[in-house]
Amino acid sequence: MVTVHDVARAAGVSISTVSRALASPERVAAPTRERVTAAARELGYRPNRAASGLRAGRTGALGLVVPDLANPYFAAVAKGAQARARERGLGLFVVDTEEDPRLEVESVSGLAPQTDGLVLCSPRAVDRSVEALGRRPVVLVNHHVAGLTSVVVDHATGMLRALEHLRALGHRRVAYVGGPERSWSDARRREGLAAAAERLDDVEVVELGAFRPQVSGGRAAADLVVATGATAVVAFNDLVAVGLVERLRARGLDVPADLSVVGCDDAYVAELVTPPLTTLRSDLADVGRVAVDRLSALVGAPPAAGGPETEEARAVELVVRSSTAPPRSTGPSSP
Amino acid sequence: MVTVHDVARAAGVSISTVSRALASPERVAAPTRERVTAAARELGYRPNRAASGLRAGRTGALGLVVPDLANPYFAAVAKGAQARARERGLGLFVVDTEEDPRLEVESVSGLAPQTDGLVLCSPRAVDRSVEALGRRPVVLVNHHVAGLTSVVVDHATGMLRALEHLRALGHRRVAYVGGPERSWSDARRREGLAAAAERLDDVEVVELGAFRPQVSGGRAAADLVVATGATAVVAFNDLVAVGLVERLRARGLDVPADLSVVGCDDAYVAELVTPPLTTLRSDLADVGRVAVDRLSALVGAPPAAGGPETEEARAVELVVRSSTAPPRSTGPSSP
DNA sequence: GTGAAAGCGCTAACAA
DNA sequence: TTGTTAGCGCTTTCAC
Repeated sequence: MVTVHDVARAAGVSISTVSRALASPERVAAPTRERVTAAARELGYRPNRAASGLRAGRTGALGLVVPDLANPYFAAVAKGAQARARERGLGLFVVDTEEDPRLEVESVSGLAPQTDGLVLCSPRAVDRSVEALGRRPVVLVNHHVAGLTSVVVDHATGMLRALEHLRALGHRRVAYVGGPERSWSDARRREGLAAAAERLDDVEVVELGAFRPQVSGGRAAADLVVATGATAVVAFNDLVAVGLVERLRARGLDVPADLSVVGCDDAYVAELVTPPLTTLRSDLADVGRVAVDRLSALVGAPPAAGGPETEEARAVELVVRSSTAPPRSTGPSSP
Repeated sequence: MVTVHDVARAAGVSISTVSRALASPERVAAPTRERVTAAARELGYRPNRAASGLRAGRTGALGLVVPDLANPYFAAVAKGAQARARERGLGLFVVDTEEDPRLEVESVSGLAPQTDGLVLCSPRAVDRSVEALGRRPVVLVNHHVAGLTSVVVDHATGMLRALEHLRALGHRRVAYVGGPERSWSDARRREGLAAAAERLDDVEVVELGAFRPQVSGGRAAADLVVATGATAVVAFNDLVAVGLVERLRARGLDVPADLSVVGCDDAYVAELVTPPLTTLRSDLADVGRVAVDRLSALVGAPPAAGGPETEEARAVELVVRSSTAPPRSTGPSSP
């Protein structure tokens, strides 16, 4: 391994000059700087982050904690977070907690000392995790805790867009198939739905839930949806929507003729299934990037400095495909 | 942050005793050990890996380099790798190279000094990446370079299983829709197919390719497949299979009645699309786990010690769903 | 503008 | 069995 000493010797300077030339070039005379950078390049010098961090009190690495990497939702967030971390010259430890709150807490406490800060994505045990962090900066994704920075998707507006769309098609009674009991996103969606229903006062929303955020959850919910008499349904995510469609068809109902279905997330399954799903797209990679940006800011200016606990809601876009249509009996212009 | 000094003070011993009590408990008297562990637990002591690594010459972290984290294939590998790394008490840096060879090389050279070794998954620029590694241990996934340890999926046997299945259904002419030009897996599949065709000598294989490993690649390949006169087709992966089905249907052909389709990987889309795909399942999480195991072994016993460059082919399983059936004209028992 | 030297948290000789 | 001490590679005062 090439060290500062090797570079220093090659450039004929001291190790402190090497360090300075590389870290704060303006504090070193131009010709010296040249020699140092040339020597570093030639030798293929790569600063050892562990060592520099040890001294500087920073590790040069961030941590990302997600419940399930195999879930395309979190994979997308991870991808964005990773890209931004790389751009910023930071390493990113990725941890998968397997949806297990205990593993989450354990991971956080193990990761915290090796990093400058963590991004907790859809945490399943926020309180204990935050406690395990010690005083390390943290950014929450799709969750919110007073006093902490968070990056969230604007679920409320998403629900409004979905309802507007369904209303324009002529739907007046819409079911919502909710996600896991303790999901923060689910709670936001329900709020958004209630607010939207109030605003669009001729639309009625029937809330169902809690269902597993999987295809199986959608299958389980389908019959309840039919029983509500709704002509359209909004699902917690695209997988649930797929499960709904599956079971509805098995009962001989057609999507969208008998029932319109709206998914959430625009996971890539959404356009592969039959019919392709109308869904609410959120830019998850962007969420990951923004989370890392916020975290970097916190790391730069320590949290004790009291950064404003920004809550930044990321935009959601309605993507219309073939799973939504006017209800059988009523067209948009024939009330 | 709690350091060895804090623990030492609390336990009334020296810092080296703390270090020893935690690292090699058998070298410390029982009562002392008790006091130390108790103090450590009470204070919430977490060893600083950067520091210990600095001294020991190891970082306690591994790196995983994948072309695209959002691809469920690599996400699954990453999940498995992460799980095993955690079990082994190692951190895992995850890097997404965005399918860009230059980014890959750059990532490897940046990551190598911060880690004890790397897993390179489906590398797009093996040679330069391996060079960038310096002397750091490496494990290749789905690739092979003489002298290096690799973990690969047994594509050849997979192809044999697929062909046996199709042959049993009565198919005699099978097309293969290949993946990217420089894909190592694609080359193995073609070899496997050729060997299987030789063995099952009444089955003929028509190779097509290179196509993008996406839905679009399948769409692009469909018309060529039809032109070959094959009654069944094996696709590079499930996404390609989905694209094939899409385009075939658009042309008025039925799957599986007119053409049977076999995918690869058993990505979770496979069972969501219509018809659900017959596919070759490989346990990607297992691949990730095994890769980390192999890498840990290399890190423990340095590569210079000349570990045997194991090539471990992971089993593939045929999963039969509805996209394969006997050809229209010929049943299995009516030759 | 540059160098010498101290020390980040930890481990591993070496002493005691 | 335990403590003392010398660094790992780097940054950062503090002199010069």
